[in-house]
Amino acid sequence: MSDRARHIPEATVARLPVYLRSLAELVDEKIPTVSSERLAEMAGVNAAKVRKDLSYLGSYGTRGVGYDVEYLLFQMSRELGLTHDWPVAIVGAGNLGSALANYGGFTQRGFPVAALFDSDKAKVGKRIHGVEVHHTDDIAPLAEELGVGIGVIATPASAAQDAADKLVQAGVGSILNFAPTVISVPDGVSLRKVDLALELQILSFYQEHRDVGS
Amino acid sequence: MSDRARHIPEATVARLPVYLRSLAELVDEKIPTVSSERLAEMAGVNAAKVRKDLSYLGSYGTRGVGYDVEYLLFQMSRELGLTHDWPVAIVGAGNLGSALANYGGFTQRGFPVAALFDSDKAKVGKRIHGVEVHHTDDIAPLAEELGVGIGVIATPASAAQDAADKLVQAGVGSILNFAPTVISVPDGVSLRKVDLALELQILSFYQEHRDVGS
DNA sequence: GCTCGCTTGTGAACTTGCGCACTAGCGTTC
DNA sequence: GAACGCTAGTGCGCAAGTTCACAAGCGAGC
Repeated sequence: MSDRARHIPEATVARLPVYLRSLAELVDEKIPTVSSERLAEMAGVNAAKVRKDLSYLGSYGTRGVGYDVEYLLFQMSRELGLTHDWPVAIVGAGNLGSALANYGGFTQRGFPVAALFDSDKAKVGKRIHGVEVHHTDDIAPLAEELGVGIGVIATPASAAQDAADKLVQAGVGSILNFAPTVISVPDGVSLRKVDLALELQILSFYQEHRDVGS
Repeated sequence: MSDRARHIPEATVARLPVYLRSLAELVDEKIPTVSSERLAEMAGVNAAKVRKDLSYLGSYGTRGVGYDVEYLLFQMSRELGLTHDWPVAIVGAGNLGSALANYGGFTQRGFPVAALFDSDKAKVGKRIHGVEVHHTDDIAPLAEELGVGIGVIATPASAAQDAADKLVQAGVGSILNFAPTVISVPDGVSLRKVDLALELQILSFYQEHRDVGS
C-alpha cells in the first residue's frame, strides 16, 4: 500500500485522464462524492473497471459512500504528474507545428511550449505564438537547458526519426509523434502516436465490413 | 479460407494501415517481395505478429520467398476498403474543423470532405477550402444525400454528443471524435477518438514515474 | 529429381486485460 | 447498539492478444 512502486497496467494509465476529466466536471458542478457506477457512466466504461483502476492508486474510496471527488482528483493529478508544468518542445514549425504552438489549451493544461524547432533556416528566428523558432541542430543543448521532458514531433514523415533521435539525445523521456510514420526509440523512452490517416483507414475497414446481415 | 466473413481481431485491424504504409514505401523503392521479418522491422512489431495478422487476410505469402509487395498491397487496400473514396462530414468549423478541411491529405488519401457543419449561423454559408458550411440542423438530410459514411467531430466538448447523435441519425456508421470528451453511440457504429490532452497526460504519467533505479 | 536453405502459416503456451460476483466495511436508522 | 442498505475492494474464471517454436512447403542448385 505505502510503496509508491506499485505497477499500474498500461490500460489503466490510459484511462486515468478520462476519469480525471470526469472528476473535474463533478467539481465544477459542486458534487462532493461520486460512486464508481456514476464515474463509470461518465467515463464510458464498466463500474468494476473503475474500481479496479482506482484501487491501483490506493484505497481512496469509502464503502457505502463512494469517492470524495476533490480528494480523488488531487490524488489522481499527483499520480499523473499534473501538479507541476511539463515544458514541451515541438519539432517542426510547419502547418501542424504552428497550429499546435498557437493552440492555447496546451499551456493551459500544464504543457507550455518551451521551444520550437525546424530544419528550415528561413523559419529560424521567427516567433510563433511568442515562441522563437530554433534550428533542429540546437535541439540537444536547448531542450536540455529548458528542462524539456516531453517532445512533440510535427515534422513530415521523412524527418521524424531524425527528430526523435535528437530529442532522445537531448534527454527527452517521452515523445508524442504526429508524423505518419513509425519511429523507434530506445528502451525507457515513452512513445505515443497520433495519426489521422491511420484512424480514418481503421474506420474505413469497419465501414467496409458493416454487418450485411441486419 | 474462401469465406470473406472471417473475423479479424481489432488489434490486427489497427495494424493493417501501418503495414499498408510500409508496403507503399516498398513499392516506391521498387522492391518486389518482402519477408515478414523485414515488414515487421518497418512496422515496428514482431515478425510472428506480422505473419499472423496477414494470415487473417488469406494466404498471400510464398514460403521460402516472402510476400509479393504489390499483390499484398492490393489485397490489403481492398480489405481496408480503400479502393474507393469515403466522403466524410466534419462537424464544427472552428479552428480544428477548418484546419482539417484545409488539410489536403484528407482528400488525397481517399477521404474527401463532402460537407462541413457548424451551429453558428454566422458561419453558415461561408466556404472553407471550397466546401460550404451548413447548419448542424441539416446534418441528417445532407449527410445522407451526399452518401457520407464517416463523420468527424471537431466541436467543443459540450457540443460533441449532440453532433454524434445527429451524425448517427444521418446514417453515419463511423465517427472520429476530436472533442475532448466521452461520447456514446449505438451498437454497430464504430467510434475512435483522437485526444491531444489525454495523450500528453499519459506521457506525463510515465515521465513522472521514470525508473528511479537506473 | 533430390536435397537443402529459407520463409510462411499455425498450434499452443503464456501474458494481459476484463468483468462477474462476492466479501468487507461504512453510515444510517430505528 | 443492532440490523440493514449501499458501495468499495478483490479473487477468479474467461477472453483477447502476443510470442515461441515447429511443421509445411517453395525454389534454387547440383
